[in-house]
Amino acid sequence: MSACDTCVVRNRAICASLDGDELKALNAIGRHRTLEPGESLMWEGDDSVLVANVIDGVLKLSTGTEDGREQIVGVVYPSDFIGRPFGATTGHGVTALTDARVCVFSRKDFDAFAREHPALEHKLLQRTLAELDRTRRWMLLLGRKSAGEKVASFLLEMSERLAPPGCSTFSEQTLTRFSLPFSRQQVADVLGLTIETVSRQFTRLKADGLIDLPSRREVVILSRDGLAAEAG
Amino acid sequence: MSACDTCVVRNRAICASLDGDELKALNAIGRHRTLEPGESLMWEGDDSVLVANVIDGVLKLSTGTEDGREQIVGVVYPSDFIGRPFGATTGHGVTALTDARVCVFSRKDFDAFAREHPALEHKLLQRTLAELDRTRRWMLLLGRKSAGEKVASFLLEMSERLAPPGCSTFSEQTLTRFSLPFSRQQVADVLGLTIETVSRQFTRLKADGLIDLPSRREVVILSRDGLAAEAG
DNA sequence: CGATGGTTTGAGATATATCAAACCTCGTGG
DNA sequence: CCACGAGGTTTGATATATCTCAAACCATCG
Repeated sequence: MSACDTCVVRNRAICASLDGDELKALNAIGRHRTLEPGESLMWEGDDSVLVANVIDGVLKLSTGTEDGREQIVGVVYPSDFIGRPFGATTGHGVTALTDARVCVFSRKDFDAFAREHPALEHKLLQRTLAELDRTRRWMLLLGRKSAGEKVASFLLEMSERLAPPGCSTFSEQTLTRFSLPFSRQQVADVLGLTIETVSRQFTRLKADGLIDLPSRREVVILSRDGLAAEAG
Repeated sequence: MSACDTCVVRNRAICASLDGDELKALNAIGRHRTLEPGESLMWEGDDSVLVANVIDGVLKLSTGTEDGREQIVGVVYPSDFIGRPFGATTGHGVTALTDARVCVFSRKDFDAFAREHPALEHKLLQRTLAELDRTRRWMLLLGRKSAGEKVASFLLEMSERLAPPGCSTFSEQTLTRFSLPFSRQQVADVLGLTIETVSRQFTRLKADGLIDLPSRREVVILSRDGLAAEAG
């Protein structure tokens, strides 16, 4: 019995496109790895040697400038795919925000396997297209939204993305209370702001009664409509 | 003889993955369309009914907020792919910046065709992955760079992307003189700035001797190194 | 308890936006 | 041919959102 049989993301990750034998073959070229918060799986500019599936935890994808400015360009959750198949280098670092478990493959092995399994490539294509859509929507936020709009948008997105995988395909799950996997600085790096500006917006939204902040990482959404209005 | 046989982007677009018969089949479900500057092929939020290949010209992909702020989230050139296959809606509008020719397919027809031709899907996957990389790099610019850095980065990118397709696979072609397919307002919409700020940065770069501006749309790069330094 | 790292709050500086006017360029029609 | 108008662009003066620098604050952990 292969490790995949007990995998919790088995039916949501790109592996869902494979049957029993194929899964066994994929399992043979992959291995598990755990990461602690702050630990990196790859760095910006690295040769693309690894790809992976997220089993559990939240990881950030980030790039930076020479002089140390950082921008988080993506956030991945369980069942998401990591890394750059069919490419020479990695455009961004990948770092765990929480304790995380991933299923790692040599990029070359994965490439070869994928080329022989069109259904897998199709799943990967779907995922990549969806990620591109999401990324482009984020560009509107980065380029054109005010600090207040950015933070409100961010909290709404979090309440959706952190929701446990919906049983129903339709009803979009959203959370009213959740624990941020980001420090204030990391929120700033997602939104293209400074930590101070993020902090001020949090306290303003709290003062306005739209959210509550029981602890540093905890967020309670008191008025989803109000937040949506702030999100622009 | 199908129209594809004489297509100038035949060997660079995703069609390059197809043999003669396949190409004929694809040709049967596609049709040509020309667009004038400012004309749109699809709008943000539309049902995803079309996909297309760019044959000639430059088009922008853009989203906006309720209150009219706009962000250009991508720019496509000859041989690039347009639209959202395998998805219900279009996340952004597509509008011609120059006179343009595109090869249009019904999304459903294309989806069906693609699913039967893994090599085509593979090409599409490669393209989508590359576009995602590029988009993420742009996020660093939007979130963390100053106006001066943004404009310098933009001009360097233009000098690469507007270069005619390199004969050699290696030597990265770049142009020293080119004509921008963007108005000042559109440059602002790419960079997340106002038109006035863009204009001021152009004149500053000119005053600093890094570029020359023979006419409104024309740009000459006098010091690529200097620009690269400004780009951060 | 006191040290430490992250967070909040405050006061001031500054890059960019905003508002407004002048300036080109180019096509049109008198 | 020139005057005119219209769009786009540049330049100027001012406002303001966000950044920067600095201090106070607060949980957590030894």
